[in-house]
Amino acid sequence: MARVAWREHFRRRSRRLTGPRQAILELLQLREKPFSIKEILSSLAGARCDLATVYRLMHLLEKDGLVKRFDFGEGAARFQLIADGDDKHHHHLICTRCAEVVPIDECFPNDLEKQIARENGFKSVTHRLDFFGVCPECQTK
Amino acid sequence: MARVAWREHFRRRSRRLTGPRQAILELLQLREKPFSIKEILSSLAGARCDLATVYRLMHLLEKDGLVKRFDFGEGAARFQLIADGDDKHHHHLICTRCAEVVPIDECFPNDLEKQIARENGFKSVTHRLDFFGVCPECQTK
DNA sequence: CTTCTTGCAAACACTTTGCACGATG
DNA sequence: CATCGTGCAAAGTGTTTGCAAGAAG
Repeated sequence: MARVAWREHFRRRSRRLTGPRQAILELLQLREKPFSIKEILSSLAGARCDLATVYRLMHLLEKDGLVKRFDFGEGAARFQLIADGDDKHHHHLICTRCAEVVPIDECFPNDLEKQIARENGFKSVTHRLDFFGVCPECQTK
Repeated sequence: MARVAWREHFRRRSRRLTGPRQAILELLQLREKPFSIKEILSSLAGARCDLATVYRLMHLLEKDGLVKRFDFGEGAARFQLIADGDDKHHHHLICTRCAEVVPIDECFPNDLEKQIARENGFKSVTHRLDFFGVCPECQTK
């Protein structure tokens, strides 16, 4: 998501573009991997703001569809700016050492999912699929 | 896991078979779906025990391989007694209304997982795959 | 009688919320 | 200048831990 996109988005919804919000959004667009709240806070060197502000902004952005929430089972949520036009379903390969996240295009076969739903009488079936392993960099340490 | 199995297991490891432990284990073997700590506690009508005791027992059982921990993204863990000889990898179809859990044999294609690992230089790659939907019973409500 | 377990309460981590002050549009 | 956003502190979950009293083997 380009800078213009969220500026425009904020303007349209008459959300105020404050210091903390700009700093956080600019931080988020620096990197494609999902940030934890702690990471956001500690990367906000100059423009420090309150923990509650980050949580509140993440809720807002999630509601507005600008950010996607992840739960990799770390006990804390992660958030990632949704790239322009990237609203398609995909999965992640997560490094269990450094939490690096690689987007993965491969997906669980759709017809198999449909079959699973049918066989068990379930409706509106979706899935959650994540891969965990050790990234190249962490292998050398 | 039959009653005998965990009794035997406890004896072998010289773990004490106390009131709370028996009550919880008997509860766990009543139902195949994973219990949350709260569910365990509230189902222990007669033999009420402390929250900490349940947490401690779950840790112990998990370490001993008698119980499997699940995280369905509800913000609280769930635990299920591992059935006799059921230590094989499988997935779950979870009802988002009532948390019913159906074990699923279908799995993400192994060669595809290997390929994903290779292409990204990751080692020791595993995956987490869960399906979410509305079970037949909840559809009628 | 020794060691393991329990209950209780306090501590923890992550997240949410109430409120008055301050900033934005 | 009306409204929205922020910091601060307190409260809310789920989970863990220290400790002294109690129970199992």
